[in-house]
Amino acid sequence: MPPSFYSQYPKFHVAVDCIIFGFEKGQLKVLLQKRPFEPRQGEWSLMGGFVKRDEDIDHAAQRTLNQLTGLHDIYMKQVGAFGSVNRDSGDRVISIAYFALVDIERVNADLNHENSAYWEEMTQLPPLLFDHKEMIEGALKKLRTMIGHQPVGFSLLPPLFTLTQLQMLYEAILGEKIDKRNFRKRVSVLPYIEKTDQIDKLTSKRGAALYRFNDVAYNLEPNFKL
Amino acid sequence: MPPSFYSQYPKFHVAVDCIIFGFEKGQLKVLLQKRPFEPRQGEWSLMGGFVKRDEDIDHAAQRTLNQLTGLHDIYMKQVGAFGSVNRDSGDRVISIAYFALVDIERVNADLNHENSAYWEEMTQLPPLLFDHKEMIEGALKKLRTMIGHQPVGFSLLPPLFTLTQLQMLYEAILGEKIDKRNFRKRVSVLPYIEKTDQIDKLTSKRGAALYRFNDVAYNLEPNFKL
DNA sequence: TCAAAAGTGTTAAGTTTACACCCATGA
DNA sequence: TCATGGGTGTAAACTTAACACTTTTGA
Repeated sequence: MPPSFYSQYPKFHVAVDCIIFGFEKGQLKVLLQKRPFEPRQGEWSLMGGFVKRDEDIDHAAQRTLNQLTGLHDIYMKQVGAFGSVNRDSGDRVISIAYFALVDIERVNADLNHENSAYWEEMTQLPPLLFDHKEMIEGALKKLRTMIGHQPVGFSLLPPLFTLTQLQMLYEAILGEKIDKRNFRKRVSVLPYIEKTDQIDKLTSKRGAALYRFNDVAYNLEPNFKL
Repeated sequence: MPPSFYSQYPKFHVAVDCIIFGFEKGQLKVLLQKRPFEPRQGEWSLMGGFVKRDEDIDHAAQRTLNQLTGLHDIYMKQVGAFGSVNRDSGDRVISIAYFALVDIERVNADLNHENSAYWEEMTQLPPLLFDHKEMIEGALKKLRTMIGHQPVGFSLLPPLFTLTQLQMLYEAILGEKIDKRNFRKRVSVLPYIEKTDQIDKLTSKRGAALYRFNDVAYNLEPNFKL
């Protein structure tokens, strides 16, 4: 390709940063890393990575998520581009933030340790590098909106879960208490949340029915309203 | 600054593309440009511009909007980053899309002409360059969501407007008919949509009351629910 | 036997929808 | 005088919110 019209314009480092959400013990959590290089090595940050020369930015996000968790083909949603001139004190870097919802039990804990990454509760985040706090806030806001329209929360749960777990998940994401009876009434109407005949005995003496998300049933739903 | 750790990573051209929405004669419109340079000169496209070396990306969006419309300090919302490897046939360019809502009457028509830019109806868009169609779809989706939560539509109208205009605007954005009486009932409850004592005689013989959006009253609203 | 979590219905209030006719005016 | 767009109310259906007690069982 001949030197193009474009070449008179500057170029920039472009990175992705991943907000990886998990859910454990009734708490919404984010996977944070002790930054492994200078500048500001050792500070709490999101896992990030530079976009490669011939790589789609969405792929860069998947690759970065995979490096830290071992997970493949996880749904990631773009939060947006962060491009203030001085956002990164190392050099100018334009960064695209993405968030992912993962089942903590499926994350490779060895990879986490190798990368000095730890699950931190959303309600008590440490001070974070650069604009990473804003990125997390942006991601949470998107997640709240999404969960009001689509059943995305199930990615944060194991395949079988109790209604109490599900309710705690919604409470953690939305940041507010929900009435137990009203919550269960709403769930009971949804054809894609199925009761199994299995019982969870870990969290109560009585035991709680385990449910499963049936995505086939979900996709059969009409996507318009009468 | 010494050559940093970052410098081993590639750099990219980064651009912004602006989806500029307007509203005229009951139609939602976008300002499109005949592309003024190669490759693919002359094709319909969004107005774009490269980010400058020491410029925030949000500023690049404002600057690009201003070049084409003469408008300053318009609220712009980021749609997202578009970064597929081959999205631009000229060279690799990562582009951040932004949308703006403007009052067509306030746009500098001379600047439009100088830049070969024209208002096109959203319902009959021509074929567009690269991924610009996706950008517009993303912007429309964001706009629909926003308008369900905040009174953003007023930026598309002149300072004084009739209820019929307002209703047509909502119908154009949402893509569906709204019942006139129900619409007016909802509007009549809102303290920040004020009836003036002026009458518009342009669109009907009888004349229609002109209303105004009072943003002071809007900002007095509590931002939580009881 | 008792502490801890699971499970279960009803009613009132509020919101949304559907629907049709008269009004004022300029051409 | 009539064609055009402006303006108005009510009832039924549906949705949401508030609320408290009984069940099961392991320690």
